[in-house]
Amino acid sequence: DVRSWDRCHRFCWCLAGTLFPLTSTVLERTAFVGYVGICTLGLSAYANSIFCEKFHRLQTGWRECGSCKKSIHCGCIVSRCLFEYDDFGGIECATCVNTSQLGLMRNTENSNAIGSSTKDNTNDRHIENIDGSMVDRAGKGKMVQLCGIAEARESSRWPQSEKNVTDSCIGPNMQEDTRFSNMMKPPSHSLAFTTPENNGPTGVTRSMNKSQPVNISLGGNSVLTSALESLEERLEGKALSLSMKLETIQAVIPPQERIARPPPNGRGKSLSISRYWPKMTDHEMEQLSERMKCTVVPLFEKTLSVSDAGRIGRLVLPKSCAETFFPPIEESEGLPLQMLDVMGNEWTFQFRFWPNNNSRMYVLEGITTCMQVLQLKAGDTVIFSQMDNSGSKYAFGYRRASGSIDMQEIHLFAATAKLRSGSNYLLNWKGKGEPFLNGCSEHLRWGIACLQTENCKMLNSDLLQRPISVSEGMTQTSGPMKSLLQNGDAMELSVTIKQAQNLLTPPPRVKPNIVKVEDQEFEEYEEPPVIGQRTEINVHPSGSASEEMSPKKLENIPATSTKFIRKRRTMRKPGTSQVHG
DNA sequence: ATATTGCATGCTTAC
DNA sequence: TAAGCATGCAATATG
Repeated sequence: DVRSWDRCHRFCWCLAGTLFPLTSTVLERTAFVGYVGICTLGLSAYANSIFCEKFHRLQTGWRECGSCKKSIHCGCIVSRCLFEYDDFGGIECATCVNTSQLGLMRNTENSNAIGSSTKDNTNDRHIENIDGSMVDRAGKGKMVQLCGIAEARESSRWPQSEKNVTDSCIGPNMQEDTRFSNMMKPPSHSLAFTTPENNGPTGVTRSMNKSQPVNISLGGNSVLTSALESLEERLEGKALSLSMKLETIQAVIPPQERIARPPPNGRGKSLSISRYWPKMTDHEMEQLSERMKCTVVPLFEKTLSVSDAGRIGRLVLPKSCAETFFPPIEESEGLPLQMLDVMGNEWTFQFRFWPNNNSRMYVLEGITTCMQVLQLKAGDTVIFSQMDNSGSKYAFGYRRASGSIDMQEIHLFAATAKLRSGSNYLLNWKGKGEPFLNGCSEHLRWGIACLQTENCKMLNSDLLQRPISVSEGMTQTSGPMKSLLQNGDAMELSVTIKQAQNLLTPPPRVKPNIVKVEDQEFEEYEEPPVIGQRTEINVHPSGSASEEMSPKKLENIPATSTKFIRKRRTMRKPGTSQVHG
């Protein structure tokens, strides 16, 4: 339907302009798949194989490259980067165009036309936000070098006013708006909706391209084009597994093109290492932007090494990222960078480098206090972002290392809790003081509310990064759990898992079944435990340490069981240990 | 004695 | 194979 169409194109545009971080969430929501015209909305369209058939394949689409005779789909915006219009009618695939243009590029490689795209943004690299969109200032007027040859080419052809409209309409906001709809009505010469009857000003297209060899780097686009064509071949007539989608897109759109920030002064390498790509969901981005009260553009992320997180207080920055996103520095001493963390604290780090093997090694110094305050550890990931307001230029967030609970787990837990109990059990936090745990349906409501409402603004905080996981609390015995909840007012919960376990009690007035597993007796309950009353669960009367339930013992519990079990409280011989319920 | 700084070394990984 | 980067380590600073 038209809605799908617009959405599809909206995200195509977003992807094409790298105005939007390419995240799995985006992919899952929009299910935009490659550039072959397979677009799905909420996966359903793709799953039903309706999108392409409906909008692309049999309508205006397939034409032949004038050079190699390859079939190229020309019916939609997503295929724009796959071909060029020929001066004398017909089309030419991007590969052939590139081949011919590379020669031109070589002849003009010192020209300003090319240099402008690779160097001019050295001192003008701010990301500008217009109505939620993220646009590289350097790209304005020259258009960011992103997804496609056609994107940049076409942009370069557009009148400035049209480009501005486009810029202002592209953004992460997924809601439909009239401006977007208007934007999606392409200019008459746009490739996006061209039909065989409406080929656009082909003469203009090609002649301009030949006289002005485009202000983008063709090398990357050649690769891109090849990837697209390869992708097209792969996808033609068959489904693409969901797991492939993200990888495919990421392979197709190199990060440096998503960001469109070549290293200043020609130093360094392009940012081609995917592990530094900021991996934030759009939701996280929205949250971050909300909290920062401005649009935040993720630049890169770095997983903290032992050295980074150590007491030495310096964080090694990926060279390509440092050179691409941070201000150029000539002296080893570098310069101070002011950054805001997600709590709004302002930090000043020294951004500098060391000479290293005729190269440079970039570091952020003076991070010790910050690391301590935020309790960042090796394995955690710091995400550096750029803020669009002029005051504090950079911001950084962080993501805890694996082992922490995430949104999915919370959802899963909430759903499980709901399934397992007519009434729901979750932590119920009230007031600023010591939280008390209470078994009631508010728990689930709180959890869901926390996920979906204002309370969710602190999702990046330690509470949800390292909260007490109920399953964790029931199976582990040691290690302090310290969660910092900041929901308006800071509230710190510091309990051990054992203490948490002590807050569990079986449902009242319920008689458990006694199950024996390897000579251990367990109480089996149909209902989940009540949280909030102290019990002696898991604590041996003698005070001996608990032991974890062995995998073997767990195996004996039916996997499909939705019952709740705990070790039966019986007196044991000294020296023997108990297992967890 | 301990902390900090600046560079070197060697492993890992992208090309 | 070379660049990147995690980390080691010696030199220097500080308490």
